Amino acid sequence: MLDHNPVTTNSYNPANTVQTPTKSEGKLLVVDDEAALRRSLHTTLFSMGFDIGEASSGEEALALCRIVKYDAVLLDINMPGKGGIETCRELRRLMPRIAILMLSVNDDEERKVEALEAGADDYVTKPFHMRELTARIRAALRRARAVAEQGDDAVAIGDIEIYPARRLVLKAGKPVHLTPKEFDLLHYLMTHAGLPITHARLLHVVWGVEYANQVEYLRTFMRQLRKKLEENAGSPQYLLTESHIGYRFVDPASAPRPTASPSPVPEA
Amino acid sequence: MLDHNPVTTNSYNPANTVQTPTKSEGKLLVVDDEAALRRSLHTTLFSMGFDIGEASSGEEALALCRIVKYDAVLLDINMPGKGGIETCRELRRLMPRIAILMLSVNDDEERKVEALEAGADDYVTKPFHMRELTARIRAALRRARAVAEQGDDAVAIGDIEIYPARRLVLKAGKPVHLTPKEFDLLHYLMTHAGLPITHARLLHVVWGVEYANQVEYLRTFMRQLRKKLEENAGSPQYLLTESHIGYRFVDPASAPRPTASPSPVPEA
DNA sequence: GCATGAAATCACGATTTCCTGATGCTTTCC
DNA sequence: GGAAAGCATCAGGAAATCGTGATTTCATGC
Repeated sequence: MLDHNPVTTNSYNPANTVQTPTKSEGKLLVVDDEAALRRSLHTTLFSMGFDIGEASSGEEALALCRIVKYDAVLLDINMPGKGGIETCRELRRLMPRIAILMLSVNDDEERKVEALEAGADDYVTKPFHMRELTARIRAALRRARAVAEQGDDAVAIGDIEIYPARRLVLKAGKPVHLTPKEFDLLHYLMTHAGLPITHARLLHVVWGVEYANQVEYLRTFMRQLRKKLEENAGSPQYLLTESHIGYRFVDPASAPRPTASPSPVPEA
Repeated sequence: MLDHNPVTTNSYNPANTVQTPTKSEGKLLVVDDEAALRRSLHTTLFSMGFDIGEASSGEEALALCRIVKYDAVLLDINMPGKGGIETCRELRRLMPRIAILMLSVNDDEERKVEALEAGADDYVTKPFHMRELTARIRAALRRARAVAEQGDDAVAIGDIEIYPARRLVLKAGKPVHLTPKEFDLLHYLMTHAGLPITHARLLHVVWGVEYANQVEYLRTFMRQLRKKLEENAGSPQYLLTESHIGYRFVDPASAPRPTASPSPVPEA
């Protein structure tokens, strides 16, 4: 967004702001004893497409995290009661995968290290710019997801499921046999669903650096994948080609079809 | 606590031009050999919430900039001694991040290009409207900050959104298909919204250095972009052409069309 | 050696993207 | 008023990329 306002209690330029489309960017829990700051972060981050929860203390945060599955936690480092560091430590033990970002005032270098040791993923110094914060949040979420992928988490998009650990792929619930290269290709595309992946990158990932311009391999293998996974290989729903760029795996449900999706609208 | 920020991008306040001086919009240096114009700019911009410094020559400006950390410099292009262009060049070398706006008289088309190539972010033609000037200043400041925070993130202006990572562009919420060159062109223009970009720069960025004078490519592609993104390609709202210079992507909400605007100002 | 499945090639028509050149409008300058 | 320069518009063709089907190479286990 073009809006670089620092966090303030007021919101930002309405004219320039467009609500991120339908799907949430992720579930965030804002933990701070100061209600004003919580509120402010809440509205701003919400308007940027995150789902937001609030907690006013470490204890409350931990309790909430046992119930709701958050993707990331913004944790004030300096709170009465169970402090940020200790909360962070316990949270990390509780939820090994969650992204934790600590918030603190500027001149507190030592606790920064402490926080990171306690399992925080990143550290943001107040005062901060909204843009920086969201960038950090996104980066942390991305990393968390990358970890999840690298582990062998299953991904399911539309009626296609992939189970990396077992090298298993299901289409409409029924297993589909894929050769190793086919599998790697699909896996990479699905774990980066929605993003266009360049030819070079796919070749690099699946075949190795030295194959970076064997685009014809991709053609052959994409064709195979489409035959095996698409209803109609001629007009693919999942495995789209990005002309002159590469390929992209999309979720036909969330993909912006030309027709309409609920509410991508500027907010007031 | 959240508001130690040196500068705030102004929140949305179209009508209200006067602001309480508590929080500065940014520190500006006005450089012109004409004292009357300096004075006039000083009072007007100050009343709009900017902190103002003055210099009467290029040499003085450079000296001042070594001491005070300005956010932007308004630089008269035509000054005795070290001229505006040369001052701009040195200033840019000295302070790579600062926003530089050149002031020039109308009939000096060539030097505008020269100025932009020398590192200016924008130029304003005397006599100018105050509203236009502040809009330009804000655009340049916004852009400078965006660079500082180095976001490769989504940008939304008016009802056009661009998501670089996904190579996705939405117009009024609906996806628009762009070819690679079209996309790159739009992306550069939008990430420099409000600022004029020279033909040479656009060609350089999208096609490569060796294409720096194929202005006709730009015509073709700007046309395509307008067809795809403007309500009425004949009288574009976003993708404006800067005759003799290049193109500029503007936010129709924040940039009044040149046609009519209130408050004419100093100097004739 | 042979059958098998995977991977790598090749060729060609179809499609998409990109470039080119012609034409006419507008502004500017003589 | 007329020439010149800059720009928008349009159509069409060159060039790059894609999908497709068929073929060849390679490794493996029988």
